[in-house]
Amino acid sequence: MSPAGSLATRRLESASYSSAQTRVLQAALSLFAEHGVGGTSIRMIADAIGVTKAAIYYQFKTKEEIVLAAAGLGFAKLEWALEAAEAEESPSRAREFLIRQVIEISLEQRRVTRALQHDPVMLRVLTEHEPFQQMFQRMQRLMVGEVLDPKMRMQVALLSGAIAAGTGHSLVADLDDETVRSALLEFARPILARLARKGRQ
Amino acid sequence: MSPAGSLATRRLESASYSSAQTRVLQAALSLFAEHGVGGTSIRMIADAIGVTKAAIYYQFKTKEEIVLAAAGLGFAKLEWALEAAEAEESPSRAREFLIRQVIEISLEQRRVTRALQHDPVMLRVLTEHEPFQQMFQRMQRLMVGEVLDPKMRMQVALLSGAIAAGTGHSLVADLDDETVRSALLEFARPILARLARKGRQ
DNA sequence: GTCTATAAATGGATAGAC
DNA sequence: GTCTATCCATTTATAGAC
Repeated sequence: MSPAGSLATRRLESASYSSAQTRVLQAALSLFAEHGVGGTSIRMIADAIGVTKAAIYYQFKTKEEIVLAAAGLGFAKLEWALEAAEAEESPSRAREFLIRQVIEISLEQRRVTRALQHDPVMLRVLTEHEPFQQMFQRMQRLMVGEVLDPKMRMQVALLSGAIAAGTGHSLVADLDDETVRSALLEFARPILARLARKGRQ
Repeated sequence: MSPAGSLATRRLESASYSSAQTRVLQAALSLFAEHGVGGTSIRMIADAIGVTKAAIYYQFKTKEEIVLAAAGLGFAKLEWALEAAEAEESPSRAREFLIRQVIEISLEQRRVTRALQHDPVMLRVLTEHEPFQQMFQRMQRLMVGEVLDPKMRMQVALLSGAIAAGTGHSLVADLDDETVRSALLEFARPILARLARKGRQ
């Protein structure tokens, strides 16, 4: 039986792949980062790892499944960080932990993060797939909670954009991780403090 | 003679298009924003304005030319703002003017800006085409000048990302322009001040 | 300026041999 | 698990009629 059958129902966090599948996903992530999801064909993935299209279709039933699984690989650490954050005792500590982890993960996979975050095809696939939607909602709830204050939401959006730009912008591509990390943490601190004050009201 | 012939040599700032060409570009920009450049075909553009593919090819020789011209439309205001900023008397005033204009332009075309900024195909085309490269270099020179201080470049990168997120993030999609504008200006102020201090050293 | 028709290439996807 | 061969839809792009 083909291994492709069981993929659709797997939970995001419990996904595990054979070495052949992992090779496909690694190549896919790299090509997605360079050409975008729409600009990457099965043929390109196959060529990158030295097999034929049919060999790819043995591992994954459709291209959409590859996109989904590649996103899962990219977001796996993020989900782990989210769960660890939710286990923290206070909302304030949870937010700080999550932000620190997001910065670390963004630094680890600068190139890939950038591609996954903004690609239109990737965004469409993510919004259509529940596990990802639930993850984003959990992150959002953890960060802004029930605080609907527009200014607070704006601050969190700015923080999110700053992390993406700080790790991905060409202007700072040559900076070492430590410089980027400390600048981002410094940037995040007052926003986290403001969120904490809001929460106590 | 086909109007497509003269397009390749046009300068970014002097580009002017017939009404038929403008219809194509407006439709293209909208579709690029929704499906990405790679996910938008000539056929989709043709359908959107109610003509056939061949009619599109009469206006533009290749798809790349459409991408390039659409980017030119999207960045035309930005280039105007850059030139006006360069005409300011002091670097400090120039930076402030440019940032204000960038915020206004991003607010005006929230959807389009987001697509043009992050699409991998668009990025590749932009980096391969000199006029755009020159524009980005001029913007960069105006913002960070010869200040190679990593921390300053980092601040400018954060500012750039924050503007993109502040106008495009789904978390703040419902906020009115004035709320977004004031939050972004407030965010930009200390960074501009720091750049001004650096410049005087 | 816009159409039909079509060429040539490439895309996703499947069947069946090994 | 991987291959060849193939199908069918869609793509970019061109030729030529109206």
